[in-house]
Amino acid sequence: MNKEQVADILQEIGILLELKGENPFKTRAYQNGARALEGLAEPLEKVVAEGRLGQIPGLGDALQQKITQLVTTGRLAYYEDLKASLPAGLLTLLEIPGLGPKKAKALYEKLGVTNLETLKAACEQGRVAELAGFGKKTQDNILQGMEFREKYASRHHLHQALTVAEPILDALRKHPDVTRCSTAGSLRRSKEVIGDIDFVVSSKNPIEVIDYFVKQPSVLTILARGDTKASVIVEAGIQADLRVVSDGEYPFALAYFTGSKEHNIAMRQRAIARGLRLNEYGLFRSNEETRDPALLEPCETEDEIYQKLGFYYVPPELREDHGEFVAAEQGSIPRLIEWTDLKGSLHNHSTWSDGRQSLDEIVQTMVDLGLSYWAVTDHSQASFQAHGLRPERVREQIVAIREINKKLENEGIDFRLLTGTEVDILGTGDLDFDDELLAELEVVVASVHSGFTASEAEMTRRIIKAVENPNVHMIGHLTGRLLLEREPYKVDQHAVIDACAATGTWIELNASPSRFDLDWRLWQYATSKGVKCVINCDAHRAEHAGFLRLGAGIARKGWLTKKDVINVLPLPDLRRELAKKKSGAK
DNA sequence: GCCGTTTTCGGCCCGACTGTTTTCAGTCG
Repeated sequence: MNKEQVADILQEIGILLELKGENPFKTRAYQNGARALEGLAEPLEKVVAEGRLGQIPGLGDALQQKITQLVTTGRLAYYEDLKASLPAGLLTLLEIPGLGPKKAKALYEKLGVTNLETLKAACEQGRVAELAGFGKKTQDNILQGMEFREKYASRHHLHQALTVAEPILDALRKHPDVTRCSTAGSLRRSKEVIGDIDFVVSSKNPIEVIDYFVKQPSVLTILARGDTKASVIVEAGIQADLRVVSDGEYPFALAYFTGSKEHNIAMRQRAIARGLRLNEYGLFRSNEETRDPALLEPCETEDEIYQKLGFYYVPPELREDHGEFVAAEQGSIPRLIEWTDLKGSLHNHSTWSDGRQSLDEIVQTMVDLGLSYWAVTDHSQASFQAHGLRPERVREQIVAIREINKKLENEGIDFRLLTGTEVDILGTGDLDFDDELLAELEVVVASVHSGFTASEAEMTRRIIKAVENPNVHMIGHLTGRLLLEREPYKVDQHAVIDACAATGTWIELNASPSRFDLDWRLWQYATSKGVKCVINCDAHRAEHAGFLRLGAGIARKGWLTKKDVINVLPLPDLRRELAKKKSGAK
């Protein structure tokens, strides 16, 4: 078993223990263990084989023993017994908002509820309302929660959340009672997938602001509404939470609600270690819980909170407890890439294959955006479903692009299209075009679009074979994942990264919001090996140029700086780098 | 179940809101 599978099982053990009513700290220990594994930068098998599990914080004797068993045998009797002791459907009850382990346990023990169907029946018969600790309102909320669950997904693509959040943020900004405001949570941290949208506002009139917030045009339902916070469901079924605080509390609330939860826990522990107390209201000179203003260490900004705890500022994207505290203490937090550093995208489509924009329209859009270059990398012939180009069509396109560039040059416009292809990596690991044609193109992206069911070893071999072709500049969407839709195919990403390092091949950060592939968690490994990143739109429409901004957000999560990213280079430098791979120079 | 500058036991981040209560448990973030 690999680390993802083991982490999933530890996570599930934690939930099962909660349902059993176990010591909550024990359940948390399993969840911490799962997280520790997910954050591991190397293969779990290797760590186990070398007996280094114990060096990972959060893994004590019991977890080490269970993880070792799972990795080496693929089974764990403790887990199987635990799982068998409860109905399988019970876990899905926890997906209903308002239902936690305690209530789920009561529903199971008192009413024999074992899954969503029996829960629905029990609600409709009014039996849930009669249960001690439950009531009519709870029963109605459960029914409504089940309805929402059927209608909407509970997790959302980043751009979907941004599309709803930005108009609300603008509206809040314009409200006269709002002093400062920001998004917070996973949206501010630029996570690839968003659960809900968080806003933090400072104001002297919280009631006014909350009233205004719940009346926003995109609000579908109000879930909760108090004096300092409100929760609503907005368009696309996304939950949005607003928190209103005083302006003095604002930096603390913003930091707190930006999270991540793990980052906050580490911050609080740091405060405690220094004899201070941190919460969403302030940083207090006290060993005990307090909100006494006399004990407050005032901070104007988040930056000052970090300073008072002996840290350098940590940008929101890095707040994942992924090594940022060591860097923040040493002052080695890098200056992260900005989306405005990007000069163009090197993987895009046009009407020649499955894109919606003609070459002329692409030029128009990208010139207006102020970009310097844009590679046209339409699909190759094997991608028949995407109208992949035959070799002769590729050569026609090269001519068409040269003509457009000549015209741009004559008009003195500082923008160029680059010729290219997104060539399929075939089942054999061969490429869909011969080397002669590939050598004629300025940009070659190699991607897998078929044979997703191959074994990990086979897929890894295929991709590494493509990496070793001197005509290939970069690997496109390495795992083929479609967030919230399709699992990645099996591939040893570390092995591919190592091969890229050995051959001077770049790896794409595909900035399409349903891909964000290579995953941000792997970029620190890639850059440590000297592998460069290309942030690509994989654009099929004009508006996809906006993915550069999202991609830069994900790149920031991967600790990427300007020097790690190829498409910050001006065109002459980019051309030099493109030529390097073909010449075999590293 | 984990952990240790209060170290092998006794803690473990902490506050708001809801719905059920009549002072609080459960859930959520």
